[in-house]
Amino acid sequence: MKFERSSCPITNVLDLLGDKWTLLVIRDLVLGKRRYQEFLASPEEIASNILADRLNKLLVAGLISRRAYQRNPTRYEYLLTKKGNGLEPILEAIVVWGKKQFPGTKKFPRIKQSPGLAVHAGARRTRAGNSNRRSKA
Amino acid sequence: MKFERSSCPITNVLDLLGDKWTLLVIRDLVLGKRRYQEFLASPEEIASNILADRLNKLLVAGLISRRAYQRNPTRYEYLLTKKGNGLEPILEAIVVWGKKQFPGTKKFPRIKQSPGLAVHAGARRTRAGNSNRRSKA
DNA sequence: CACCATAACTTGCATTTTGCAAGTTACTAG
DNA sequence: CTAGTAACTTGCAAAATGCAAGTTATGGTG
Repeated sequence: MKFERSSCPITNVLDLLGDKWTLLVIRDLVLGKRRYQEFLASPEEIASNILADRLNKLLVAGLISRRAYQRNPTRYEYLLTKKGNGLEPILEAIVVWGKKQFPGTKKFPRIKQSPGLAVHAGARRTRAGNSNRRSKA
Repeated sequence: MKFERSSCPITNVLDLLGDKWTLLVIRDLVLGKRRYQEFLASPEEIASNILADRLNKLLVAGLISRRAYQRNPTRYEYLLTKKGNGLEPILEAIVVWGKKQFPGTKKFPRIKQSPGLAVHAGARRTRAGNSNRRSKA
């Protein structure tokens, strides 16, 4: 067994999740988000290159899986694997401590699957007029 | 309530602990380490400037406290506050998941308080011959 | 058919954070 | 007077992050 920094389980978990973004992506997945734009839409405003990087690392680590939900062009959505789902107790412990230490914070609600995200039916697009580009409002 | 990134408790915890080192310092404290050199001696080999930075941030956040254990020159040791101790369930959850995902890792044992670390008695110094400087063994 | 919009990324820097090695301070022991 | 020790600090290089914009491959609208 060769480990990056030490044989401490905490250390090895930190080598995987020890930054300001990875666990937020996991949180979003637990909440029911699946798609790139949904992750980008979270209030913390992750940069798209960071998101791509983290999704990749999580894929490689086997915490999430990817599947095409559409062909031409192929579009992917992401789901937690069983392994990734095992992180929930950690998130729960963080929420418990976090809510106590940061009064006013509140666990985010699970996502209501939006009509546009139908899993099998033909997704009808609304002719919404807002651009891809984020405004620093 | 104004939060740095969002009102999510997880996000705010990550703003405090979301890096590769802070939780390791907490781990060391939970294990019974108190002094600068003890933290430096951990197998992950934290750099001394990073350690100083993290101890400061944890002090400011109220997760640890500092007290002089010697005068002339004044030397400090660090202890978890009640608030900091509340992190144990998070560490525990991480250890549980980590041990499962990284076979071969093992929770580190609590430190046996070394004779040189007497809390009240006059600490006698052994004339040890090893330098401060770390060798890349 | 010519545009515009959308989704999932990628690319090119600028800024920030880490990491490494060495230096500083203030003593005590010999 | 010299060496050693503990707790930091400093200077600079390297890596990670953040921002804005670009790319690819469609489908819808007029």
